[in-house]
Amino acid sequence: MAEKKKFQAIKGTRDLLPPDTELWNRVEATAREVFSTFGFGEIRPPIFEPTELFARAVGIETDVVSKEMYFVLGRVVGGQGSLEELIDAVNEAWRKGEIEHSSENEQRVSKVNELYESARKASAPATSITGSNEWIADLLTRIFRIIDEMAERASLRPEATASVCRAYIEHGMHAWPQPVKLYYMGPMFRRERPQKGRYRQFYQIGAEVLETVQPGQGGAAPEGSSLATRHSPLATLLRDAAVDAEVIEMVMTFFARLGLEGVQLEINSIGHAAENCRRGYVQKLKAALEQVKDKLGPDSQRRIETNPLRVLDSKLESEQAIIAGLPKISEHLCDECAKQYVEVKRQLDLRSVKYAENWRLVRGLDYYMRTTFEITAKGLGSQNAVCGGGRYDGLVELLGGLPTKGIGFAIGEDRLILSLQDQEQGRKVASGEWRAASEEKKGAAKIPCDVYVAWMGTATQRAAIGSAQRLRAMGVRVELPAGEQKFGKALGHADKLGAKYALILGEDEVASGQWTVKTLADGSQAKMSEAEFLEKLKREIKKQ
RNA sequence: GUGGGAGUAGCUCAGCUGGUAGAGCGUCGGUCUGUGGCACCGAAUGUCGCGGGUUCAAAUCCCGUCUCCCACCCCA
Repeated sequence: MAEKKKFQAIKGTRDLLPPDTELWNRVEATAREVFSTFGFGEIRPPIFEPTELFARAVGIETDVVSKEMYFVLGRVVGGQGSLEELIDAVNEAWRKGEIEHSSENEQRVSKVNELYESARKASAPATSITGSNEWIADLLTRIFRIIDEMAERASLRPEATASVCRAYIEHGMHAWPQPVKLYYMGPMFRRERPQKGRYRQFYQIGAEVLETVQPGQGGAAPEGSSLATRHSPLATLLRDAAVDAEVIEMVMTFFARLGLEGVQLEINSIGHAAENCRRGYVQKLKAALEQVKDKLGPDSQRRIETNPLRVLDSKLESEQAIIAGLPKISEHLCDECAKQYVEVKRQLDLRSVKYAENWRLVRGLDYYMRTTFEITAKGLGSQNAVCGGGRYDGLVELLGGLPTKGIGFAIGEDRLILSLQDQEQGRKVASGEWRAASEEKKGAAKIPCDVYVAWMGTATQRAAIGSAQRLRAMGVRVELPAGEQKFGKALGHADKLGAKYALILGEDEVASGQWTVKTLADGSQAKMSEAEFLEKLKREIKKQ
């Protein structure tokens, strides 16, 4: 008597089933259509990459990297919560032999433990590694590096921009016609607490525009200075604004094509990392925050140190008045960034893209600069952002490539689907179809079917198979029952599957060469030859 | 990691103040051996999330635990 173990999907993961998957496919097909009209090509990067790639690109101190990564160590290990948990996971993987037992790995495992011990002895808050602290960041980097050396050297991707940049460098895309425009879609992984519109395996549809600053173009690059901290000539900067606007226009076109309602675009500029721009502003902001520190909640108080910009998008009611009085980044942008921002807005106007400015919009990942944007939709609960994006000049360079400008976005596909479904349901309720919709579940066909071949008599099976083959060759969705059934039962089955037509094939039909075609919706039926039926279906397909 | 809510049939749920399970829908079969939807009849599926406690008796009361959902955090 073996005990039956009930398996269930891992927390935060889920099965997408028919008929929902039809909507997913529609969304993805629409993305491909729209993006290709904007000159984008699809890239499919791997779903796991060296941990260090994400650490470098996304930022070692961001939650996404320091708390939410899934490490691949022969098995997948989540990083949520604490350094301690990660170390435990490594030790367990070692104990179970999931990390290959070589002497090198043995040394690595003990080194990781040693690093961790030294951190604890330094009485650091080792259980909370939110990385406000430089040496903890450094420690994490070193541990990630060692973990990467063992086993699979990888983490499941928490986002894809880093991968796209890596691929850009690896395949020498700087030598492709510039700029290089790529889109992707697929699953991402973050070990967060799931809730509505947020899953541990979630899907993103994203696009990136990358353009390497060619030697001789964009002015002389100051030695050792990255694009993140220096400016191109104003003319190129303004041209970048047009690229930003077009990318945003593309997302909005995509949403419009899907018929997504209640879409709101918010934009902002967060300047670039220089003293006379964002860096200076952050100093001022920090100072201002220190003044009102005691009026802020614990989360915001913590962020004054870790990431002052994030205080701006706090949702706490009690903090709203205080935030409204804080210095605004728009008033502290350098001249070039300010001009670029004005141009982005002008370019959006040229494209009739409606937007709202939100000076409190800051992006969570380290690589963003200047233009940032976020799109929200209805029906999503508190996770109402369906798309986020921005400019990230200098990221490719940071990853070891040539000085390259970048702008991109990521759409939360799960959220997009939720919003579309919510909208559809709202429409049905409003139009009184709701009743029908709830009753339609009885017999609601999950998988579409056009023609049901009801055959009877062993001699007719050959004819039935032949018909099914010719129909399928035309792209018609055909259900051919494996065994013969009485026509009553067959038609009942056809009805349950939601077939449009039943093709009734019995001895009479085979003898006469005239098929009986029944239209299930109204019960009408007619005799016709196979050629006539194929012709009829062809016309109907054309109409759609 | 921190809060709040919920776990009873495949799905949606009822089962109040303790007496060892029910409905609707779905699925399958029959009435109906060349014609579906309707109707009627019938069947299968549950260790009532799991473990412990109180009790003659627990789906029901108590404790613990797990899972899911929602929210905080963070992000798409």
